[in-house]
Formats: sequence, structure tokens, C-alpha cells
Amino acid sequence: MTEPRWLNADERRAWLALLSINTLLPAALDTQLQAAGKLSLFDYNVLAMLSEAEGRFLPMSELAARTSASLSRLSHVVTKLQRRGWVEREAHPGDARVTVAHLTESGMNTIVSLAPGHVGAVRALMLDAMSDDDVADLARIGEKIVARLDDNHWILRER
Amino acid sequence: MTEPRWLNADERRAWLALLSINTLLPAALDTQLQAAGKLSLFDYNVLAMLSEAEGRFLPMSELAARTSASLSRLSHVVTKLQRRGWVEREAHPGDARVTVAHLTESGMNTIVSLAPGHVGAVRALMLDAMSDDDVADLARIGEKIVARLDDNHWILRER
DNA sequence: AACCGCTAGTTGAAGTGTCAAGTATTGATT
DNA sequence: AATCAATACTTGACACTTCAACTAGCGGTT
Repeated sequence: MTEPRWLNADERRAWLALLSINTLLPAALDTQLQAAGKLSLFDYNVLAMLSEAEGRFLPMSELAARTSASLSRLSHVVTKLQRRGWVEREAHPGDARVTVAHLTESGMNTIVSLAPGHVGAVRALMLDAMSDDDVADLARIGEKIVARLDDNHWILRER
Repeated sequence: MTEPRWLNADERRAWLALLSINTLLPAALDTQLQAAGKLSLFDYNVLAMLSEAEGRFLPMSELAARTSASLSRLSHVVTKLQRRGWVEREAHPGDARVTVAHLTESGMNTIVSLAPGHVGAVRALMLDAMSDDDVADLARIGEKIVARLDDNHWILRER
């Protein structure tokens, strides 16, 4: 067995910071969204991705990719959002295996009303702490890490 | 109602990257730890924080702070780790309100055996994608965000 | 010495996420 | 045209997290 390369000071700082952000940031955003509309950050993201899609609908697989979620997790959540009248499931005309998730009018109204508060929270909790250069650096480094985790990730395809 | 400042291109990239990392990185590390020792990333972190503490014990509150967790979440997890023989609960001599979590010999052996594989995964999934400058930048920016989320966070006290 | 607010931690219930197993459809192969 | 692997999704059970409510001890006040 070979000796593992241990983390140096910067590596440890970067790793611990990311781990902490990872726990604290979603929790804080969840709290804001829970107060504003009784939904989770993940719920919000599902609605947001649909609202930005052409025609406000996407196949479950594509929606799962855009929210970095498993199909199973997404399926459960869409069921929940469906019960609240924000999303509908529809058949895909060309391929009977595919389920299309479609944002309803009510769902669209919900996300439009929640967006300002949510964006405000993202600014207050993270972006306002950073200079413009920091933001650019984080975007660059973050995308490198995403590429390492999933080199076909959709956020990398946009550019 | 004032118009909310929308996200510009870099802000959006930084935010989406962080959101994706947030979902993908813990999932990948969980998978590795689950395969290696049937525990979660959070479980691992609890053991790691105890193993690094003076005397290998910490009050629940301090352990919660070092894992960025709620006391409730930690309490449930410590109960689980206790059942597996890795942690023990002890009374605090000076303050009867305090419960001290103590890493057992068996718990120490567990973390020692898991550490190389875990650190290897952290490198493979994130650090290896970055230059030395990237790592330093991420540490600096990450700590700024942590400070914004919790300006008394323990990782900021170390320096 | 009784009270009161605060700190520290636990618990049970309800909601979420994950995992393994299952269904149905498609496209490719023979 | 029958088979077979792969794709797309759903479901149910179990594990985990969160939330609200609770117990209990400490320190300061009157």
C-alpha cells in the first residue's frame, strides 16, 4: 500500500470551505424559500429550469440533468409539484418511454413571484461577499470542478 | 416594490456551478464511502473531527459547529455511530447540560483505514482538476462566502 | 431562595432522499 | 419478425433530515 498524498494547507482550506458552504448555503436558501412559499431549493430549481425552457416543458431526463438529480428523486418531486398544481406530466408524441414535465400557468406565477426574493438571498448570502474578480474566478474554477465531476454537464454545453 | 438586480453572466455561471458541485460532489463522495465502509460523508466528517480533536472528544455543540450541522441532526447521527461502536456519549464533569462525544478505539481504527481512500476521492473529484493558484483562489473566495454565511465559523478561527 | 431567561441536548413525527426492483418502449441484431 | 440490450421512467421500502416540542441545568436577578 502506497502512502496517500495528504492535503496541504491551501488544499485543506479550500476543501473545508467548500464543505461548509455546501451545508450552510442550501440550508439558508431553503429557509428563505420555505418562508416565502413552502418549497425547497430543489423544488425551486425544478420550476426555474422549466420556466427557462423553450415552451416551458422538458423530458424528465433532461430536467434531471439540469437539476443534477437522479431520475428517481426528480420523479418523486414532480409528483409532489403536480399535487400542488405547478407541473403536469404529459406523454411525448415521438417516444412513448418519455414523460414530459410541463410548467403550468400557476407554476409560472409561483416562480415569478418567488424569483426576486430568491435572487436577493443568493446575493445577500454569497455574491455580495465577493468582488467582480472573485465572481469570475469562482465561475472559472467551479466549472473546472463540474467538468471533473461530469464532463458532459449541461452548464458546460451552454458556452 | 423595487426592481431586483438580476444576475449577470459571471454571477450566473458562478452560482450554477456552485449549485451543481453542491449536488454532485457529496453524492460522489458518499458513493465512495458507502462502498468502502457503509457510511455517509457526514458520518465520516463527524469521526474525522473527533479524531483531530484534543483527546478525541468534543461537546456535542462544538462538534455540531465543526460539522456545520444542527444539534438535532448530530444527535441522531451520534446515536447511530454509537450503535456501531465508533463513538460514546459521556457526561461533562463541569457542566451537567453538556454531553461529550468520544471517539472509541474502534472508531479511530475505522477512520484511519478510510482516510486514504477518502482523501484520494477528494483529490480525484476536485483538487486534481485545479492548478495551485486555483486552489489558493478557491480557499480565499470560499472563506469569504463562509464568513458571510456565519462570521463566527470555526474554520475562520483557525487562522 | 425562588424565579427567569438562556444554553445544551434529546426525542418523535412528518417529510425527503436513496436504493433496488420493476414496467414499458425502443433500436439494433440475427 | 423475434430476440436482446439499452433507455426512460416509476414505485415502495428504508434511511436520513428537519421541525417542533420537550427536559434539564446554569447563571443572574430580585
